[in-house]
Amino acid sequence: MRKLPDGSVDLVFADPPYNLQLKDGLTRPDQSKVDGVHDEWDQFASFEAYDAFIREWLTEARRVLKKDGAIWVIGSYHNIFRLGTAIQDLGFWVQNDIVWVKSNPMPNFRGTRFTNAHETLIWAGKSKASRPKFNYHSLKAANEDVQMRSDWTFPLCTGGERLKQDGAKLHPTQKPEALLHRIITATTDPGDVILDPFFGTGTTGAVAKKLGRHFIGIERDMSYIPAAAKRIAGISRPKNPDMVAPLPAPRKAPRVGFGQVVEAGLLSPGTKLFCPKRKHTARVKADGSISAPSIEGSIHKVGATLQNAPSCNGWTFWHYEEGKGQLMPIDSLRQAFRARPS
Amino acid sequence: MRKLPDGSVDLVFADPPYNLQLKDGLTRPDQSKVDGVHDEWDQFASFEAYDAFIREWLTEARRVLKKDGAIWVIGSYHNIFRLGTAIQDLGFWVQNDIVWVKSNPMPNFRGTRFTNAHETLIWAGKSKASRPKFNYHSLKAANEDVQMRSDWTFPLCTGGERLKQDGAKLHPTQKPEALLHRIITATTDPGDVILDPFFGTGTTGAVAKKLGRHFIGIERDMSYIPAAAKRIAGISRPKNPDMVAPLPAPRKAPRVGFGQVVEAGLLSPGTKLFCPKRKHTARVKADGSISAPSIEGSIHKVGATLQNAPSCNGWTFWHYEEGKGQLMPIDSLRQAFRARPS
DNA sequence: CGATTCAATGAATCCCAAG
DNA sequence: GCTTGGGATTCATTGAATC
Repeated sequence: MRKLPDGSVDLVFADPPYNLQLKDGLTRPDQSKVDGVHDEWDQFASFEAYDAFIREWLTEARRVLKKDGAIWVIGSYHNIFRLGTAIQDLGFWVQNDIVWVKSNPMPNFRGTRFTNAHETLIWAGKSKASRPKFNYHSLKAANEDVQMRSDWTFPLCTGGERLKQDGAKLHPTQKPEALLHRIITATTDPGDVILDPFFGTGTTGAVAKKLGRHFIGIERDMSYIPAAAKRIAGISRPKNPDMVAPLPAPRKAPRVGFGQVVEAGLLSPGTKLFCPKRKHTARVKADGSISAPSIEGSIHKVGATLQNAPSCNGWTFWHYEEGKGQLMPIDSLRQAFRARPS
Repeated sequence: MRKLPDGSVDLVFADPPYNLQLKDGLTRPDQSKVDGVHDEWDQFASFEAYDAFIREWLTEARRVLKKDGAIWVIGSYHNIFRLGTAIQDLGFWVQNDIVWVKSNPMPNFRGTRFTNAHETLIWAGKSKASRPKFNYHSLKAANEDVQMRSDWTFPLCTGGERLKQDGAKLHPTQKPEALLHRIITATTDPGDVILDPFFGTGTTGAVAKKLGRHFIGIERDMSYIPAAAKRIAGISRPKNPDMVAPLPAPRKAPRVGFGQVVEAGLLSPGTKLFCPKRKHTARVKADGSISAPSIEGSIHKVGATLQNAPSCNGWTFWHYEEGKGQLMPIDSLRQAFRARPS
């Protein structure tokens, strides 16, 4: 990066080591081992060592950026706060933080935390005075004519897109092309120069080439370079430079948990629930579980147990009493929850 | 906060000033003015001044926490990186970062950025060694029996929940009660002490009282205090303590040894046990150990050895044959043992 | 060939009560 | 404090294997 001249780059995308700190192995409940990140490049002695590392390359990245250039970085809670603080301290100006919501994250196997289901990106201009490119109307058109938001949902990089070597994944943290696609179409124009100082398997180069942008990739681990070069050679430049394929916005009907209905105040803790024939009863608990005389648990589990059935749809099984003593299924509250102002 | 003794608080929830830096007013496309945050308490001269401010109260917060206590902070990209870095530097241990995805965020009026549609929370234990409370089973039961993830969707605090004074909102950043409801049910027990050093309109106190937790609120702006006090006075404590108790984890149930099951006559010595696929077999011994062709020992050790696994839950691994030749896990006998009249 | 079941796997700071 | 060992713990997706 030191060889690049000042003010020569339109965009930097950086996916640096995350500084993960789980020392021992992790096993799934079925005793299989998780093939996680255990590479030397992800090891740092301390927060201070990590901070020194990121401030060094961030300073260089800022130097090579054009006046209106911008940077994207990605990370998890292990490193994103260090990255964001350094970006602010070095004079970059944050435009947005963006959340990549993973549609298929790895669960938390030990039941000790929330499923780690997102990563965070930071988009920042070179300085407070810079006006980074932002293709507002492309994004809006690609998003059902509503503004693109700061939460993006994408699946992990799997299947044919994932580079393999002898059947095993080549790189532990290959990013999905869809993520780079949105970043590049949102904040660059065709012909722009994109620098990736942690090139890895070359996802940035592959998507940049596909979208008619130039790229510069830097990678210190020689073992990734042949695969990245081969991958990019297999991609053809766009035939029509004007074509910018908009990304369809994935919007599934969100699953609503009974806990959300309780949290929202649509049903108070202690409220009595009935099965359709009033044979079984239970009470709503504040944590979103329900409590029957002999068993506690989710609306589904308790319903199944009381009926001695393998499964039960608690939404239609359980009812609450309306003013006149009439029973209403709690599913009507779920519908009310979905219909609330949004 | 300085008056509180060391190690006296179970949970800290902090919604500090965000250090917003929009100097001039913001107007909507229809020329109406946005009533944003322009309070004196949100003005800081520099990042250094803001860092000094947060490190001061975070240090105090850490002091008053119990050994297994935890902290939640909430912020946006203006301040969350500073908060996260300070939290890590001061010796807290991050458990998760959580994204509050807003179902109805304010749009970006100028079309220069992505709609700022989320805020970030950090959940951290007092130290690496602390084991913060986490009501895993409550959360799972409330979420359609799947793990609660790190992305939470809630609407903004609006309507009747929003405190007003002379028709105008009393506080610029009042948080929704549903957000606090999830935080408190997830990471505290009834009777716990929750400290909020930026009490504002008292959302933390209102939800804590409703859920049977104690709270301490600190607020330096006297103008919020009467409204917060009135709000909390209008809330009644839970009538039935069971309704606000978390769902008990299986490991809270009294520990039962396999030997007790044998002693109680629920399984006779000599009975043959099978793994789920009948590949491995063992026999029950009178002393509560089991005997496989090549190894003897506890139900767990023998199961682990036969599977060549580091560990094994013998209660769910081993099965006995019912009348019709159907396999039943020996865990059902443990449940029967626990349920017997005593 | 379609339906069903099984197996694999992904940036992960992943246990805790008893002695 | 420490060590010991019982026993609790997983979601969405893909692709192969089996029926």
